[in-house]
Amino acid sequence: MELVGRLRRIAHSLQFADGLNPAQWEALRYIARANRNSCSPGALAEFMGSTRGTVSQTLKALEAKGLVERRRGAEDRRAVRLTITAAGRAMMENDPLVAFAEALSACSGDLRASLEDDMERLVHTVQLQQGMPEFGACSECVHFRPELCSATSTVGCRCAISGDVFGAPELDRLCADFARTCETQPLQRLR
Amino acid sequence: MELVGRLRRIAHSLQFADGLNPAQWEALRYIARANRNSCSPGALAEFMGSTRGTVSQTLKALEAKGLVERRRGAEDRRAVRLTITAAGRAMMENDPLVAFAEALSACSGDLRASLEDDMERLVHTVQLQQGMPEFGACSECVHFRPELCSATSTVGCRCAISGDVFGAPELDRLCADFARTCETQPLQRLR
DNA sequence: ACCAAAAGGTTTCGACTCGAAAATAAGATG
DNA sequence: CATCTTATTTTCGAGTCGAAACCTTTTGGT
Repeated sequence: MELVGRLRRIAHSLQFADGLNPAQWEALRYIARANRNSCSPGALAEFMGSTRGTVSQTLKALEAKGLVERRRGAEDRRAVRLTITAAGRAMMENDPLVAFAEALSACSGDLRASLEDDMERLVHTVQLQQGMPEFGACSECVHFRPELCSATSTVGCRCAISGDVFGAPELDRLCADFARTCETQPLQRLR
Repeated sequence: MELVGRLRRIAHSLQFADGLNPAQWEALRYIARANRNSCSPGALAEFMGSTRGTVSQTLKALEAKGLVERRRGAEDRRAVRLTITAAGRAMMENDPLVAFAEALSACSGDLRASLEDDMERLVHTVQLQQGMPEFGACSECVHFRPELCSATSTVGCRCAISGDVFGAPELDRLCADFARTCETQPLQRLR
């Protein structure tokens, strides 16, 4: 499947846009998509299959450009909480990988409908096979316990691992504690 | 489509196997798949979206490992002809990207059948949109002129650009002069 | 023939990236 | 309080890549 190599290189070269590099674009995307428990340098390093040291430099660059903020955690002062700034969201408007989304939208309707799901399944299979972490959202997570929510609360649901309650906007975000329902789950919290 | 970024990074990290790097794996794959007119550093640079200088270093590394050979062309002594060695072919037996092929074969039959074609179409669309060269094989190439072959020859067919006759084993190989039938074709030979 | 320009490759150099290891700092444990 | 673990950053060195300069061969004009 040399096609994957080709796709990789195209995506790589596309991501040298607007003064950012591929690692910075990916970090920016992650920070925009992760829930509040997963917006940390450590989680990002795991997501990117990199090291904390490397990620630290990526974040330093993004912070210098004013695209993300690093704030020390209030409860645990070792932790760093990452947030994307308004400028960062503006930058994501011209994410160079939308070229792929546009190419996809130019395809026929049924292709567009299936290709994304199929590719996602493929990537997941490889990730599992390689022992990589998954990073999904609550709805498919084994730790997600809607029954632990108070019936009166219409907007929040509890995560069995972190104990946190996620509001509606965060239920769709990526979580570092994610474990797919039918898969082997990590022995303990990662973060 | 952050999925593409994810796929890119996985493919990237997988390709640090057996002492090679991603560029070296990709070059090796190309040299194994290109026809004799396209086995040159310049064509490889174009294929990889890189520069001749960078490719030269990649080739130096591959040659030092004994995986490819560089020979000066007999007719045009500026040219360099690249060939993969037996050791190179052996190395390709454990191409790290077969992880994707294996993941694909684990999928359901109809998915397996369609996904590869769909992805290929997606990549082609992006390549066109970005003005990247295509690199296909004779069967879909506008320069391919089976009618120019002598009727008695059962194995060779002529290319209208290079004037060369490709035998059966080379008809399926990648060509730097490729132009898809219905697309804008390059104004002149590239190589 | 001759000179200039172009084409194919290689080398050099500098910027940048990334990972390993050490350093810092804050919780957790006992 | 001593120690261990966790979270992050810094430092350092290896390696990659692109731009520019360079070499050689071919082509083209006169």
